[in-house]
Amino acid sequence: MSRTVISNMLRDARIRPTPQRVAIYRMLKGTTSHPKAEVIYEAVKGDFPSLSLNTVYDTLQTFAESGLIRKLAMKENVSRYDGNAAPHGHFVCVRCGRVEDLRPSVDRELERINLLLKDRIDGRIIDSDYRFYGYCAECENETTWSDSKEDRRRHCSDHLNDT
Amino acid sequence: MSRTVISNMLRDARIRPTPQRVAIYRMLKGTTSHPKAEVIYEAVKGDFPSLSLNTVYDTLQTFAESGLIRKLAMKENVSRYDGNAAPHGHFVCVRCGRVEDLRPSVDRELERINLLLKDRIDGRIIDSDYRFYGYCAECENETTWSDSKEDRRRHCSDHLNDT
DNA sequence: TGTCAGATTAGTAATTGTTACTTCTTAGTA
DNA sequence: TACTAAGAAGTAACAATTACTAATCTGACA
Repeated sequence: MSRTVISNMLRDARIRPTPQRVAIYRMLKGTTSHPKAEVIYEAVKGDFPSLSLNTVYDTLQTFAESGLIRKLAMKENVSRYDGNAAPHGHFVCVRCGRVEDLRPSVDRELERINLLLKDRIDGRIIDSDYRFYGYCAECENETTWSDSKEDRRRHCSDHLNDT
Repeated sequence: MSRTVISNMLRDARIRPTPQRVAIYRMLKGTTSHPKAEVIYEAVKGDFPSLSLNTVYDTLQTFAESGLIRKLAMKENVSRYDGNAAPHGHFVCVRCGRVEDLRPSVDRELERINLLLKDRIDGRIIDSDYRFYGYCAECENETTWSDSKEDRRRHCSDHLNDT
């Protein structure tokens, strides 16, 4: 996604497209790994050495409030962020912590259900989050499981090097 | 739920039923407000002055790992706990923060969907969480909205005095 | 019953993600 | 070019949670 396109998107959302903001948005749009703030910070810092973690938090909150991105609540109490703002479900591996998107067909199914259930729930719904927890294919196939948290993370590092 | 029944449940789960643990479990079973650790601590402390917040955290983790209770990830990065361990959906008010259970009929619907989708998701699923965000009936009806976080909390205090 | 080993608790301190505040910089406008 | 306000960076504060340690309790067994 080009910087000019992003700039215009931000402007449309009445957010001033500063270089930092564009870079952060671009990074999020370019990954499906649902990174946390720290990871976004490290990634963007590469092109942008003066960046402050503070600015990352601020920017993410601004984006999330405008509905440009999605903030994901995790059980470890560390927020992760999703450049895909459309409501969609997630699979969370309880072993290595990776967060995966579901297949589009499943998302469509969930969206359909969402519409059906909407008026059977008290209160006005503005968003939803379908979450599945379990063991990802890789962790499931692993025969020798270590107890160490570090090892678990390393194990899925190919896909998770930015969590 | 009586203390002896709880003791037996804990024993079944191979958790030693200490007075603290029984009290914490009992408190959680007796509310539908999905309290956070601090609130559980304050509540149980009444009957149990020597209780440490530490013990509450430890106990909650033990329970959650055994599947006796459910830990709910919240966007504010403060965990809340649910004495109802069966998979079920939640409605979260984005204004006052209250967490409500859905109607049983909706839960049954979600459970049905869960079964249908299970083999269309990569990885072995062991749990799920359906979450709806929006404005609860009370917040929706409120005509004069304050910007203060404190006021928002006060507003729903009848139902939320333990969050 | 007394003793011992291991689990559990409470207290203190440390950690860590996140937010608050303050100052400096930048961009847009008159 | 000067003015004004938004945004960024740096430092410090905060709050939920965890780690560590010493004291206490429990249950098994001699």
